[in-house]
Amino acid sequence: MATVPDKPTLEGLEAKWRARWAAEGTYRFDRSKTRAEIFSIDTPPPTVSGSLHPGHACSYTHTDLIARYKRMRGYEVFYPMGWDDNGLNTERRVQLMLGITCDPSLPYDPDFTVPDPVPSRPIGVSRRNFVEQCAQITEILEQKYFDLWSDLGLSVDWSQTYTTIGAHARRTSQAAFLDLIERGLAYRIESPTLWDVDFKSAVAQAELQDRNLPGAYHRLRFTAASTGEAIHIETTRPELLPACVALVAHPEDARYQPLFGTDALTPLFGVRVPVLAHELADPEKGSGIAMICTFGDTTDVTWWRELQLDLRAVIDKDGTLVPNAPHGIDSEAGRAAYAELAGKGTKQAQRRIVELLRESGELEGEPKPIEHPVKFWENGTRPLEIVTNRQWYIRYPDKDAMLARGNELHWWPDFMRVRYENWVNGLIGDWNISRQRFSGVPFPVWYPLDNDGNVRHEQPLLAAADALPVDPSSDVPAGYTEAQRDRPGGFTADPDIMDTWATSSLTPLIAGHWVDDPDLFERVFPMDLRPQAHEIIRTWLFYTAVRSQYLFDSLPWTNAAISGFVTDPDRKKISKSAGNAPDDPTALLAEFGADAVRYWASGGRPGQDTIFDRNQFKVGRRLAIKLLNASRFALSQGEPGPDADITEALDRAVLVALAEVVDAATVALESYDYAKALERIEAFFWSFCDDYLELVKGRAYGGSGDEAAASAQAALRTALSTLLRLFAPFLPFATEEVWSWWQDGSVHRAPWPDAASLRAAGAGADPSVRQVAADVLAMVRKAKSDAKVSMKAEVAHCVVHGPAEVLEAFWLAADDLRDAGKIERLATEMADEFRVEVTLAG
RNA sequence: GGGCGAUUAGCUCAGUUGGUUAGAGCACCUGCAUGACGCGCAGGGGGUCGGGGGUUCGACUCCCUCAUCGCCCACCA
Repeated sequence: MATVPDKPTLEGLEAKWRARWAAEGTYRFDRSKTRAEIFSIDTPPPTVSGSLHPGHACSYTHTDLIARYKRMRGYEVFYPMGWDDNGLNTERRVQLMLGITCDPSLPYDPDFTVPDPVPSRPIGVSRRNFVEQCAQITEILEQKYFDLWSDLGLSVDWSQTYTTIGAHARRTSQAAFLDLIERGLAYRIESPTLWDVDFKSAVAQAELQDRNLPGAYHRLRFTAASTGEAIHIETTRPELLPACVALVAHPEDARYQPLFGTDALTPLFGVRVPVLAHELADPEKGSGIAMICTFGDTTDVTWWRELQLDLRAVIDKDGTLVPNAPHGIDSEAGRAAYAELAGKGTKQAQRRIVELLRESGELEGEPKPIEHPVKFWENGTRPLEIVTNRQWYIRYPDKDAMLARGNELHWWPDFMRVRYENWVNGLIGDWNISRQRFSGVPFPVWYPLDNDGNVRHEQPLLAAADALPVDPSSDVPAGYTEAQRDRPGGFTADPDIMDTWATSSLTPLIAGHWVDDPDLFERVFPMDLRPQAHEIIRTWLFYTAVRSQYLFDSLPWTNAAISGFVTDPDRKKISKSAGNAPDDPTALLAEFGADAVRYWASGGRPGQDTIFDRNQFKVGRRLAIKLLNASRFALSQGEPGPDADITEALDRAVLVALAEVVDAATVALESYDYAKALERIEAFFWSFCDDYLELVKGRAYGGSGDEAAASAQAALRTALSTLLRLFAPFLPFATEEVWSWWQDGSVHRAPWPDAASLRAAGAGADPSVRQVAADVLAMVRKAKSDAKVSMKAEVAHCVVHGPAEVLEAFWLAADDLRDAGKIERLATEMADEFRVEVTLAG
C-alpha cells in the first residue's frame, strides 16, 4: 500500500498502470472457471489499416466498459483481441506502402527484398512473396494498435490474441469449410456472379452498395419477326444489345399479349429472340417491355434462369466487350456491327452503339437523361457487371430459422433488430464466398486433371482434416506428387481464396479455439456478447449467425451491443476516406489522458452516433483530476479507528443516497446503458465534493469531538471506496491510482459496490437530511455571492423556514452547516414554504 | 420507393409509466484566494421543447401529419 501523494497528477498514470497490469496479469483469463462463471466477448477484430481515428477509441471503450463491469460483478471475463489482417485491405496497403503487387505466374524468390525507393508503378512478385510481405506489414501495424488499446486501458487478455489470417484462423476456417462440404452446405458452381471489373473478383450481395448515377433511356426499335411491326423498348444499357436473348413484358399487359410466343429481331444485329411473359416485368417502366441481356442486372439473371434462356455473354472480366461476337450474331452486318464494339469498355461501347443505331435509324428520338441506382461493390469505383464463372457458395439456412435467431438475440438497442430482419428478408441466392484474389485463406481443395489436361471440377480433392491449414498452391493432395502439379493426369489447385467474411464469421470459434481446444470452447461458447457497429449487421453479425446455425444449431451469442458512428460536428461519419478524421487518437491520449478519452466515449449511447467534441475530453480530464484531488482530501481527513461507527445522520444519509446511485448505475449497465450509469455516478460525485466534503471537513478534523469525527472519517472512506469502484470501468487509471494509495490489490478486481451493505451502514437514515443541508448551504452561499464576499465571510444570523419535517432534518445537520457556512446563530421557523433568511455579519 | 433513428438553451446531451416555475456540463457574465483541486470554488443570465393538427383537466412526454438531418434496405428495362 502506497501513501497519499501531496500533489497527485494524471501524468504518467497510463504507462505506470499499463505495465503493472501486464506484470500482475490483472486481466488474465482463468480458464478453470465454468461456463456459468464466465462472461465471454466476441471482440470485433479491427481491420489493421494503419490509420487510427477516434471512432476506434470510442467503440472499443464501450466494450471495455462492459468487460470491466462484468469482471467486478464477479464474472471471469473472456476478452480476447483479434487483428483482422485478412483480405483485400491488406493487399491494397502492401501495394501502396511497398510498391509491389501479386503476379501469381511468377516463381517464389527466397531472396526478395522490397524495392527502395517505392516504385511509382507497382512491380509484380510471386504470390508467396506477396503474402509474406502482407504478414510483415500487418505485424508492424498490429503493434501500433496494441499500443493504442493498451494506452486506452482496454482490459484485454493479450495472451488470447488472434489474427484472422494466422495459421490458427486458416485452420479453423478451412475445417469449418470442409464441414460444410461434407454436409452438402457448400458447393461450387458455374453461374452468373456479381463482378467488380477493377478488383477482378466476385463480390457478395452483402458487399453491394447502390449509388445513384446519371443514365439515359434509349428507345430502340425491335421488329416483330413475322409481321415486321416495330416493338419499342427502352434501355439504359444499349451496349448490351448484342447480349439480348429475349424480350419480356408482364403477362397481363394487353399491349404485348399478342406478341407472347412470337419472335422479335434485335436492331443492328438482327438476332431472333423470343417475346415472353414474366411477372417481374413492370408495365410502368419504360415502354413496359424490356430486353433481357446476359447480363445487365440481377433481374436479368432471374429471368434467364426462370425462362431458361440462351447465354450470350459480352462483358469480359476486365469490363470490356469480348473480342468475338457471341453466338447468334450470325449475319455479316451483325458481325460487322459487333466488331465496332469488341474490346471497348462499356462507356465507349455505349457511345459507339448509339452512333450505329442512330445511323441505322433504329434509335427513336434522343436518349432521355435519368438518374438511377446502380450497383457497386462497396469499395469499388465502377459499376458491377455480371459475369459467369465458377464460385464457391454457402447455402443459406431457412429464412424463418434465421429470423427466429434474430428474434432470440438481445439487441442493444432493440431497434437494430430491424436491420437484421430487413437484410434476411431481402436475401437473394446463396452466399458467394470465393474471391479471385491472392492474400487470404485458400480453399483446401485441388482438382484432378484428366489426361488431356482438363480440370475435373466435379471431383474435388479435399484436404485431410489433420493436415490443415493447407495452401493448395504449394501443398500437394494425398496420392500425388509436386511434379504432377498442373500436368495432364495430375492435379491443379483451387485458385481462389475465401472472402474475408467466410473467416470473420468464425471469430467466436477462432477466439474460443473450437478446432483445437474443445475444453476451452465449451467454457466460452455461445458467447455472452458481440459488440459491433451497425453497418456490418448484414455481414459480420448475420454471417456469424449463419455459421453458428449450421455448426451448433444455436446463436453464437446472447447479446449484441451495436455501437454508432463517431461523427464530426456536421454529423458526417468520421473516416479516413472522408478526410475528416480530426485527430489521431494517440495524440488525444497524450493531450488529455486515457480516462478523458474514455469519458468522452462513455457518453455515446448504444446505437447512437457520437459527436467528436474536444470539449468532452476537457471535461473528462477535469473529472479525473478532481477524482485524484477529492480522494486525497477525503483520505487526509484522518483514518478512523477499527471500531469507528457511522453515527451521524448526515453521514448515514449520504450512504443511503449513494446506495440509490449504485442501484441506478447497476440497472443501467445491465442494459448496456453505460452513458446513463456514468451520468448518475458523476452527478453524485460532484455533489459529494461540493456539499458533503465541505459540510463534514470541520467535523472530520475533530471540531465536534472524536466520535463525530470518526463517523465522518468512516463515511468518507466508505463513500470513496464505493465511488472509486463505480468509476473504475470508466476511469480505470485514476481510480486505480487512488485505490493503490490505501487499498490492496487492483480496484478492477474489487467487487462491484453493494447497495444493501451501504443501506445497512446508513442504518435507515432519512436521505432528505443531505438534501436539506445542501439546500441551506446553497442559500448561504448565494447570499455571500450576491454580496460579493468571500465564502469564508461570517454569517451573523441564519433562519430556516419550512415544514416541521424539513426543520427536523435540518437540525440533524445543523452543526455541520454552522461550521461550513461560518454561521454564528442558527434558528428555524415553521412555515409552509422552504425559505432561508441569511444575515451577513458586519 | 420501403424502413429505422434523431430533432429540447450558442454547443454537447439528460428528461423515468403524461402532472406543480423544462435539467446538466461546456461556453458566456459577476464574484471569491475557502484546511484537496485556479484543469479550482460560489452565484447568474439564457430554451416553451423542429412546424401544424389532435387526444386529455393537463403533453417535451400519447396519436396523426409535414419538414430537416443521418443511416439501413430496394430487381439498375
